[in-house]
Amino acid sequence: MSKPKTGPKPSAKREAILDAAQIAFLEEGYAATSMDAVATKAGVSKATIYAHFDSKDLLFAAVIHRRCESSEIYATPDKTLDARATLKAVATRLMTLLLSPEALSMYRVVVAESLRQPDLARAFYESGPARGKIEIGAIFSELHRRGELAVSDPWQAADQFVGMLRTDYFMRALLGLAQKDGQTMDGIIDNAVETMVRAYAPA
Amino acid sequence: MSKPKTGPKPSAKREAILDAAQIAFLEEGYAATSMDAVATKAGVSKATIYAHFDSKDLLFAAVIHRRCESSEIYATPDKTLDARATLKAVATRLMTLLLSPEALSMYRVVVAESLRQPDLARAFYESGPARGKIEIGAIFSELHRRGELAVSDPWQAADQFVGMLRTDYFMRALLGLAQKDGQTMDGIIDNAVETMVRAYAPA
DNA sequence: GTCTATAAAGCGATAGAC
DNA sequence: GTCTATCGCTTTATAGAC
Repeated sequence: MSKPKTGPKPSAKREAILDAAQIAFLEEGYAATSMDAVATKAGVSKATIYAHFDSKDLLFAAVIHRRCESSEIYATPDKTLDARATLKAVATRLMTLLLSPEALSMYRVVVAESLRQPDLARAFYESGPARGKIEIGAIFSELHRRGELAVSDPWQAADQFVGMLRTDYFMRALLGLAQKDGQTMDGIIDNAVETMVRAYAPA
Repeated sequence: MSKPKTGPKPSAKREAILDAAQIAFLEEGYAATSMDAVATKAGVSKATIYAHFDSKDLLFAAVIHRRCESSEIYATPDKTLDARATLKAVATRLMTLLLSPEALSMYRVVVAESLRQPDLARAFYESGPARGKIEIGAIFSELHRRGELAVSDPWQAADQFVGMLRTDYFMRALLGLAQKDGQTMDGIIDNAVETMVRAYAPA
């Protein structure tokens, strides 16, 4: 009784199609990606794609869902660190992830298609922003329990903290614009950490 | 010598085309909008569109640029208000703007096309996020001058403040997901204002 | 400038052989 | 399952009359 997994069986060609489709969809967008292009990139014929996926929509959905499922966890923070160091560590991990080319591409294409494919928007939200909020909320909860911060609502604090990381710097990266001189990831993180620590200092 | 404006002359049909194209592009996205659809909505023939705009790309660019130029100013805040009330007022204006259907659509389509049309991404950034940051930075600068807040870098503070407004609530709206019960615009604003006031309280 | 009509190309999807 | 070949449709863009 050892079923390794549910869902469609893994197949070399199927994986090649998904890999090629992922690159194409994330780089070019949904509409600008043709099934011919995916077939060529994957080294298969177009008919083979349709043997595995009933339509372009469903191929796109399979790509997005696969990526959502494989999204990494932010990992539990080192419990020996104080509030500042803990927040800095988690912020560095989060910002590095958010600013990665793959995450930015994913964000662009999912946002663009969100109204036409609501279930993909939901899957993206749950595996990305919602998950991050929960994990970072747990960290604030722990810092509160330790008495290092006084946060009445840890998830609201997480929301604020993440928001202060996703600002101008993120917007410029998302839009493909160069960063301003003097703006660095570390600087943004330090400022956000400092603001949180000051605002939620215990009385 | 009274030139009313530079650029292409205003024409009834031209404006009708731009209006129809704006609705279509913002609602359906760039690729999903056909020139036939724009022609029908505008009540003109497709050839007339091409008489005014050389290509679909340029029509799209004209739509985006027109909207960027007409983007409203957030207005100067009432100088008799204290820090909390000032920040609350400006946050309410900003969040209402950001969450409007037109602004969300604009954000979706520009982000989606940003890599393929870098000049549009730039125009959007300058007229939207950059402008907001400057105006809100000026408000923090004024609050600092008045001694109500101690902000060493007003534009960095503006960045943080805006970031705390554009969080989970904004993301859900952007993705077309329903809002969580209990999450309200006013609540988010109050929390953001409180966090800023606490973090930047004068010593 | 504005129209009707059409060109030329690309698209998603399928038929049928193997 | 996988291929080649092709269907049927939509697309952007243009030609030519008025």
